[in-house]
Amino acid sequence: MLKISELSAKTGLTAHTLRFYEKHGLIQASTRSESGYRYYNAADIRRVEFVKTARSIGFSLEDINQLLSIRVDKLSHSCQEVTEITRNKLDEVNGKINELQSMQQTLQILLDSCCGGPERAIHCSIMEALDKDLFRNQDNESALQASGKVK
Amino acid sequence: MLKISELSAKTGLTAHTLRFYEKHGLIQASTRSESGYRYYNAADIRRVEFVKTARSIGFSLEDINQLLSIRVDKLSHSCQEVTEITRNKLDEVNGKINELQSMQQTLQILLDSCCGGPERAIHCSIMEALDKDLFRNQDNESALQASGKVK
DNA sequence: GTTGACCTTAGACCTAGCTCTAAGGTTACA
DNA sequence: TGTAACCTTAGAGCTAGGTCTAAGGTCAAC
Repeated sequence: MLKISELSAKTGLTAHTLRFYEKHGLIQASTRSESGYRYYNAADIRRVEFVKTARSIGFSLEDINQLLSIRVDKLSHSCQEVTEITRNKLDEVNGKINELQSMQQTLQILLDSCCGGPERAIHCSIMEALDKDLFRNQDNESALQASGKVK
Repeated sequence: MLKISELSAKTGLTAHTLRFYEKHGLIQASTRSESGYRYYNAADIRRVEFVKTARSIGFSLEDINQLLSIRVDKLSHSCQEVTEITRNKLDEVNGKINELQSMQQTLQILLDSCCGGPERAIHCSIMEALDKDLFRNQDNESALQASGKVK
């Protein structure tokens, strides 16, 4: 049985975070001392590790709550349910990647268009691009190319 | 000269957002009526459009504040400064993409490992993977492969 | 002159996931 | 017995970028 600081040392999660997870229904200390101290048994610890692992993969606390309710009663739940949570998360991640890759492309085009030197910014092509609102639609690349700023 | 609701209609930003940007020093209505109503002239509007464009690329409000201070006095600033802001943003975006791609890979491996069917989750390989803490290190793929759950 | 649409401000609220503080009780050790 | 290190709770604070509300003032049309 571990006290909260010991569990903290073992998992790398702070005591604050462990209490926070408890408040949100993710974990629990199955035993409390008379004075109210939390004591975590082996099963409690495994549950905390599960949460930590799921968190490190990127699952939200809400996702993890769902996964945990499957975990405690696997007979009543199917692989389908588990993969659905996982697929939703993957879709979300893919969506974010797409957004970021769009930003990435735009930023790269901007960088390629600018000399980046000590010249005064009076004709800086990045500033011009931002000013000319070349990004009104999704067709950033062709708009920038049309502006003659890309080699 | 546009009133705030007109500028809102023109830009697609809400009046709330325009006031919020003003509070954060990004924009301004250069004229106020006696009763305090904001009136935006052509230069004000261009500045708002600049902010909107930069925002749509993913620049933070703080980034935009820096870009704006260059914009109002281009003679005192260099292309180097502009590209530095842009490159920092690109680095940040690349970092996020890397993180997300790591999640993406892990999630994909999990999905590939599970039947995803109506079977009871009692031997669900996703649940097992989360329980076995196969993600302690960055070497997710080989750990999962070693677990025999990947074809 | 009254209605309704618009405008003003300060400030609260929202998300998500912590992170920290205050005020006080417990425990272990010297 | 003292003290330092631990523990408890409730609740505030943080980030970033809005989003909304309340309470009240203004304006144009009928």
